[in-house]
Amino acid sequence: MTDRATSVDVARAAGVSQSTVSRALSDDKRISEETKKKIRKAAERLGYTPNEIARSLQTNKTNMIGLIMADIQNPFYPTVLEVYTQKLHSMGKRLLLLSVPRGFEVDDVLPSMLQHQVDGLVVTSAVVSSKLHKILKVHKTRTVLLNRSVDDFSLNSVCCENTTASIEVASFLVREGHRRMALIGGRPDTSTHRERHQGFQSELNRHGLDIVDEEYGGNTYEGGYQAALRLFSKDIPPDAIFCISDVMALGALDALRYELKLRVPEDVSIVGFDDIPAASWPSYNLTTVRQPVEAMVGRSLAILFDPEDYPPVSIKVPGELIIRGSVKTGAT
Amino acid sequence: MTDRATSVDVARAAGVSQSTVSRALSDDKRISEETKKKIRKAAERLGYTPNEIARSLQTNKTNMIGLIMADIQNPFYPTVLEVYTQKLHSMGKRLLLLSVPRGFEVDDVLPSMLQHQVDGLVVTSAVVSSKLHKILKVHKTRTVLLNRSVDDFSLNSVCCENTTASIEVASFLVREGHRRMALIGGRPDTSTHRERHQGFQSELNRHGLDIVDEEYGGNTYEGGYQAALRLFSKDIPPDAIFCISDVMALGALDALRYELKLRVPEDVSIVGFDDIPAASWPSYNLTTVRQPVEAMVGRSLAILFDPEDYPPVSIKVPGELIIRGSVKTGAT
DNA sequence: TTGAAAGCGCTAACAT
DNA sequence: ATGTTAGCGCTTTCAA
Repeated sequence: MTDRATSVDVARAAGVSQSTVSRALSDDKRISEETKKKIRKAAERLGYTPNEIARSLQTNKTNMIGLIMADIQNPFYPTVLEVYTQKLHSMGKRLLLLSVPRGFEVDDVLPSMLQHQVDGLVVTSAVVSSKLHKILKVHKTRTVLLNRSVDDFSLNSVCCENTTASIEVASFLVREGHRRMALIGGRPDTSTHRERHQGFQSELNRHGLDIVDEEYGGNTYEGGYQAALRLFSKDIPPDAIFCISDVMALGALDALRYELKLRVPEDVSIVGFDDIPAASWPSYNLTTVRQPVEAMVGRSLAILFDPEDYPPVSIKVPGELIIRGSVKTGAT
Repeated sequence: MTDRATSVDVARAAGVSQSTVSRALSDDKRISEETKKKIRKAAERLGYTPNEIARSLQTNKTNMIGLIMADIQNPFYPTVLEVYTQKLHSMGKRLLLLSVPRGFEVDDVLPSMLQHQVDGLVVTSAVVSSKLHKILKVHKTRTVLLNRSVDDFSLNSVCCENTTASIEVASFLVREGHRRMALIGGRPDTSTHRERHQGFQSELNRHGLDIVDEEYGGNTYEGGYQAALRLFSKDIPPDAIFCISDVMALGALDALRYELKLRVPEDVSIVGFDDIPAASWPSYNLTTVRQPVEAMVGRSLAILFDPEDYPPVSIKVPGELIIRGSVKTGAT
C-alpha cells in the first residue's frame, strides 16, 4: 500500500483536470454525467477519499464541533453525548470531545480545541470563569453553554427551566404533606444549582416554609451518599430531600436505606433531577424532573448553525416532573 | 473583531519573516532568545494561535485519534471515554468521537472519520464485519479494537482476558456449591461473548457440569431484565446466572427481586462482568469481574503511537474477580 | 541566525 | 463543460 490517493491521482487516472475531479465529486451541475461517471470509477478504483483537512483549510470550515464536558461520569451525560454525535453525524459533522480532568478547569483545555478550528463549541456542566469568558471573546468561535447560563447574557445558553421545575417539586412536596425540606446541592458556584435552589426555596417561602438544611454532594453518587448522612447527623432530620441531580439522589437513597436503615418514602421522601436511566429502575424508582435532552441538544445546535446572527440568547426548555415512588403521598 | 490572526500577521508585527515566527513558536534552537521574545510578545498581543488545520496539512498529522463507540449507553463506557480523553490530552492529542446509531453498523460511520485524517483509530464494542475489514485495509490508518478481537489476528486488539476470567467465575460458582448455571449473553456475534461463554462452559465441563440455559440481553438493562424473566419461565430454574455484562446483571437482579420476588443471593446467585460504578452500590452489591480500563486504554494507545512497526497484535489484560454479595457462599 | 520559496490537497474565481 | 491558476496557513528545505 503506497500513499493515499489524492484528487490529482484521480485526475490523472481519469484523464481530466484536478478541478474537474473536485467538481465531479461534489456533484457540480456543470460536469457532464459521462465525465462524472468516469471520474467516480477512477476514484473508486484508487480508493480515493477527499482529504477533509485540505478542504477545511480552503473553506475555513472543519465540519467539527467541539464539546467540552466537565462531568462525564454523571450518568446524565452519555445520553447527551449520544444525541450530539448522532444529530451531528446526520448533519455531516463530527464531534471533537474534550473532558475536563479533575482538578482542571475548562480554560485549561479550551485552547487546544480552538486550535483545531472547530466550527462551533458546546460547553457543558462547567463553571464559567472570567478567563473562559475572555478566551471565548477573543476567538470568534460560536459557543453555547449547555446546562449552564451566565447572568449577563453574554454567552448563548440552553438550559432546562430549572426554576419552574424546582417550584413544581416544592409545590408537590408541600401538597403531599412534607414540612421539613432539605436540599442536596451540587456545586454552589453553578447556575444550575442557583436556579434550582432559588426556585425550590421561593415556592417553600410562598407556603410559609423554608429549606431547613442544605449540603453539597458534587454531583456524584458518593457525594450524595455522604451528604445524606450529614443531613441526618443533626438534631431534627428532614422529612424530604430535594437532590439537584439524580446521581446524588441515588447515593442519598442508598445511604438512608442501607446505612441508616430508614425507609423511602415512608420515613423520608426523595426527589431528584435529570431522569437518568437508573431513576426508573425498581431498585430506586425515583421521583424526579426529566430534562428534555433531545430538545436541549437540538436547540443548542440550532444556535450554532442557524444562519441568523443571533445575539446571545438564553433558552429555557421546560422539564417534566416524573412521579414515581420515592415520595410519600396522601399525608396531610 | 476582525479575522483571526495568522503567523503572517505576527511576522509583520514583529518585523521578521513568517518562517521565523513558525520557528520561534516551536522553540527552534536556532532563533535567538531576543527574537523569540519579540515574537512571543507580538503573538500574544494579536491573540495568535497556530492553525492546527494548516499544520496538519503540511505535516500529514492531525493529532486527532478517532473513537468509534457502538454502545455508549452501557455504563461501562463513560469511564473508557474519560480515560481516553485524558490520556490523549496529556499527549497533546484530541479525540474525534463517533457513536454508531442503533440500526447502523460501524462501516456506515467509518468513512467520515477517515476523511478527517485521524492519526489512529479505536473501535470499541462493535461487530467487526468483513466490509469494515476491507475499509481498514485500504486506508492505512492504524487501528485497534478495544474489547473486541478477530480470530485471524488481522487487526490489533486489546481485550480483557475474557476466557481466564470466565473460568474463574465458573470455578468460583462451583466451589460455592452451585450446580445449575445459566448464562445471559450480550450478542452472540461478538468475540467478547464467545470468549466469556467458552471459558465459562469449559470450566463447568471440567467439573462435569454444563450451562443449563442461555438467553441474550443485548447488553442493556432492559435486555437483562427480560432475559432473566425468560430464564425463570421454564421448568427448572437455574441457581446461578452469569451475566456477560454488568448492566444486564443489574436488570436481571431487579427482575428477580421485584418481579419474581426472589432473593439474591439466597434463591439465585448473580455474577456480572465489567465492574461499573453501580455494581458496588449497596442496592446491587454485585459480584463481578473488573475490567482494567486504565491498562486497556493505555495499551491500545501504545499500539497506535509506538514507533515499532507492530504486526497486528492481540493483547489480553487480566481481569479481577471482585467478590461482593450477589453470590451465595458456604453451601456445599 | 534569519529569509525566501515551495508545497501539503483541496476549492473557487477566472479563463476558455 | 472543462482547464488554469491562485491561494488557505502552516512547515521545511534551501540560500544567504
